[in-house]
Amino acid sequence: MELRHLRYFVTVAELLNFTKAATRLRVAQPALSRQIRDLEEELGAPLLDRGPRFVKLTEAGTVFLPEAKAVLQRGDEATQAVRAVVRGERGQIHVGYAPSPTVELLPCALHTFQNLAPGVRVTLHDLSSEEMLHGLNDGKLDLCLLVRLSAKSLRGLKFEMLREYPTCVAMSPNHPLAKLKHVSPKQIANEPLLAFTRADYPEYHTMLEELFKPFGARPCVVEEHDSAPGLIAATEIGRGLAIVPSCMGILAGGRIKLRPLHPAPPPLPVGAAYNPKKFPVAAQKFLQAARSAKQTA
Amino acid sequence: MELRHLRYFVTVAELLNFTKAATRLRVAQPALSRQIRDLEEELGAPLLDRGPRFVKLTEAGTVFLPEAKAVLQRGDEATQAVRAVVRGERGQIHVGYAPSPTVELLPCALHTFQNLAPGVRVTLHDLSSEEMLHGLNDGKLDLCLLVRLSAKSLRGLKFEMLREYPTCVAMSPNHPLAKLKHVSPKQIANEPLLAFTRADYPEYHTMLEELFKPFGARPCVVEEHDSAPGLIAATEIGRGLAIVPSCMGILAGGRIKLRPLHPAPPPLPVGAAYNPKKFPVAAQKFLQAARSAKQTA
DNA sequence: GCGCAGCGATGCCTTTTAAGTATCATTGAC
DNA sequence: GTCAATGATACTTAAAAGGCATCGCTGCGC
Repeated sequence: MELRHLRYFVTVAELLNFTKAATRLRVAQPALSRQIRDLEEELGAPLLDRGPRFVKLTEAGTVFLPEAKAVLQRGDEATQAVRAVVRGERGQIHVGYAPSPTVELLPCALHTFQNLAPGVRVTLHDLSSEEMLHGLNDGKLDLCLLVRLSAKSLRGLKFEMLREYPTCVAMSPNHPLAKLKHVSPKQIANEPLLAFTRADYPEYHTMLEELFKPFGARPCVVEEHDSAPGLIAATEIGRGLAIVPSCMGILAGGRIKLRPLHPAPPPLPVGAAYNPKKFPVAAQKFLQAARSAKQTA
Repeated sequence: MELRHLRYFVTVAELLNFTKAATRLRVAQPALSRQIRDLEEELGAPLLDRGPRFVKLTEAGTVFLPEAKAVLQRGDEATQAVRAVVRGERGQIHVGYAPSPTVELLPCALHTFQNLAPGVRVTLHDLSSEEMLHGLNDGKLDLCLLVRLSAKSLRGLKFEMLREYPTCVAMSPNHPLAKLKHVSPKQIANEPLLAFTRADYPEYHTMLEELFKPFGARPCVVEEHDSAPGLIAATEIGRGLAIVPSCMGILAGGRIKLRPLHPAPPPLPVGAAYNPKKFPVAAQKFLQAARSAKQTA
């Protein structure tokens, strides 16, 4: 039995006329008669009662008609399901992300994407930059949200910038500098600094050094932390100042004060990386959602 | 898209190996590859990821697999539904019946049939003998339960006897004859009789006349009724005696007494008539149920 | 490093099957 | 009685599914 048999039978059963059904199906009437006969033979029972001036359903045909319709319907649904995947309206995408830098971007993007493609399940993977690059290259990840990487390390991948967070000075709320609108690097050149670990964040340390170079100073790092929450906690209890991107404010709630640096050093570029060779429509839609998501801080 | 495509895809998706799937499907591997390719083209997306040493489902394939299985499943169910009709396990039959004579047989048969073929809906038609003959001849009825008809009026139909109800005398409970175990025709030759209408039941009147002929008497009919309930009601209130088959006792509840006639005249033959040219399996099963149904009165 | 085996794709031919054409048989209507 | 409508039948043609031989790629073992 093939779907063709069902399509033919349903048409005949609805028109109760072989000739008209054949016309609608765009086949010749004998071809239709033969297919129906084949179907009846396979099922072991006549489905149609061919009277001299009428065709009507037999008992078996009456039972089979709704069943046949259901099969065809189910077939259409199967097709539609695949088409929905192709259109990026259904399916699953794997998104890698760097947790701290995307603390603002990721929730916004997810929220917007939820409205844009409600049928797509997003699986999030908290990964290091290196893991994300691997994931994108061997197809395990469809998109990553992270701090911009060097063109060299991207190697065939594309990067699109979505946010630039100004570099700020973070301090406990009762620190004297908290009274200022903005802070110059010179003002903090001799202050004790809390930093990210050099091993994990070499670019962060490069940035610190660039910051104080104009004054012939060097950053006075008194503590290193391997994660943003730890750095924030240490800042909060007054162990020193921290140079962080503005988005860290979200992680901290109101527990620390952030003051923009002036003159402003380069901001932190955060965006999406993807593999243009394998970039499913659903992932494209995620990027689109991330692009159009309003910044919330 | 045809069911073949789905069968092929499901097999490949389950074995994740074209060669093995082709073997299981008893086709050559290139034929299978081609069908899968056709399916993918129609759906507009690859379903399988052909790696060098592995085959795996794509996103679209993952979504399509359960859908395809569901379609095939639904197709099997459609086939099974027709097969069930052919086996007489499903569908509908139209049964004509003469209400009074089948008051005992019909409920028994229905009950037994319900257990025998629970999927078959029985549509009952309360009809006259003539209507039943018509219905059987033009295919509107599958089986009838009625009093045996003359061979002539059956004309091509078959009749199978299922019950013979002894002819009894019905009387109100306080009638003097109610004290006897059985009654002879002679004893009631002069009693006022309640009868069915001559126009509707000519054979009943023939029977009455035959009953009294041995004594040179004629039935002394004082009232005629066109239905059994009326006849019973009139008997109950003492307007006379009635000659009725024993099964009438069910209709009457305990409101009248029935006493067998002795010597016994021919009993009332009740059974099933059907058209052997068009006798669906479900109707055959109904007859079988009627045959094996235990008599309840 | 070089065959070798496993596996799917490709090209070409054969077989099967669906479709098309012409015609027939039946039957009810006028 | 003729005609129109309708489905069945017989035969031919076209499409498609299937089969066979072979290729190309890749990882494995010697």
